Amino acid sequence: MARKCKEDAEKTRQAVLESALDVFSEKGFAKTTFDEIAARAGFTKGAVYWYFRNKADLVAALITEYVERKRAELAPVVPEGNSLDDLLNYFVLWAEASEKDQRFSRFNRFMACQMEWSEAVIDRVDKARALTKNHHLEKINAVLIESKNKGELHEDVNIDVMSHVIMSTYIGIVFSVLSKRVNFSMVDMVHSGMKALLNGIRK
Amino acid sequence: MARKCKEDAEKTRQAVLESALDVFSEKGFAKTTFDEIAARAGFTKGAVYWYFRNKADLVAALITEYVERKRAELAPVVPEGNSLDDLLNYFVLWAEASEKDQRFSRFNRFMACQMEWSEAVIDRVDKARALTKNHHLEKINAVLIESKNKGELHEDVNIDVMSHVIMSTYIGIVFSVLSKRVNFSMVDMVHSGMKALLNGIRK
DNA sequence: TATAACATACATTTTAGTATGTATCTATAA
DNA sequence: TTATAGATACATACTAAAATGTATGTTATA
Repeated sequence: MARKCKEDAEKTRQAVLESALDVFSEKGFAKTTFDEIAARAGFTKGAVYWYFRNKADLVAALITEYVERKRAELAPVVPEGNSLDDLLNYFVLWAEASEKDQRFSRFNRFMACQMEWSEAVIDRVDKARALTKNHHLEKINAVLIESKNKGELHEDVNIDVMSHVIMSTYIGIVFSVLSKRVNFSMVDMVHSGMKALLNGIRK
Repeated sequence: MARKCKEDAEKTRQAVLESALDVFSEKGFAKTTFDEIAARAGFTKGAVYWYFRNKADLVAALITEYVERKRAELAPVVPEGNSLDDLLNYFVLWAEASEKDQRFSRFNRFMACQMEWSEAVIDRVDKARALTKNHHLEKINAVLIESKNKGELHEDVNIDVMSHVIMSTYIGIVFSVLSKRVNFSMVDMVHSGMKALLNGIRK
């Protein structure tokens, strides 16, 4: 209706984003409509379109905000070292975050199994998404390189392949747990899986 | 237009299924329409509705046909034993199948990242999907139990958790490769990943 | 006074689903 | 053996809902 001061406007944007995540995680990307996002936040479609061009834009914003926020939150706790044990702790921390923070868990579930990665969406979303993915991958890479230099790894381990294998294992576990194919906790799964995987490449 | 003999009718059904997989894997589940599936197969929407009630029904049929066909195809080659090495070979075989058979690869890609697992879809699809998933899981379980009995496993390995971890690793690798987040071959990834994982739980 | 921050109304497209039409096959009976 | 009735395997036409995007209206703020 009327114009608000900048603080209130930012509140509106945040309310829309929260509402968007709720609807996305309940109905999936395709069946989510601007009308419902707006209604749940207490606005109309006009408000959503004022901030976001389309659904892909909303997803990109969600990724940026939620991942960045969580990264900032975890920054003081994340191990700085690059040993194999540090990597184990690193992923356990992210898994714990997903268990403690319901909103972050919803976000992960939506990303993992309630979204179609059509090319149109990928185009818009890829840059935002690269934030997380590359951050995890870079951590893995740093750890593997340091471990290799210290002579801790089996000689036949290809670092590039193994980096993606580790990343894939994490993605697969997140997917399995959040899609409710598995009843064990994410922390248990990540801890057991990563421990076994890292032991397997250790000398 | 007119009625065909039963053989031709079955050909129509197969043509519709193939066409459906093509459109699904190109456009994703949500953006696929009955009109386009029909048109690509050389029919009209009426033909598709004659065989399938809705899109979820089509997906269920795709799962049943494609997975069963591939299982039958692989049956003579799959290792019958239940050692850890047999399990490695088992998954490498399935990965090879995905590399060799483009249609099966499309099917996997569609399942992994071009579909939203909304509850409506899950309801219809779950029984069909259970075929694959449980088959892999049962194989894993059998192997882990036998290995444990032979005393080959670390004592702190929880068999149930580890079964799902192994399954998740496979799912994650398939997802990563088919969504083109990774450039390495699926066989390389599966081989390296499974080898490391299994070595990690070995005594 | 201009514009930011929305609400409202509308136009357009799209698609699922259904209802009906129709030609050919198959079964059955004379 | 043939005629015919019914069912099958689709095509065509239509309805009805839904959702995207836009255009325009409104009000308080800077």
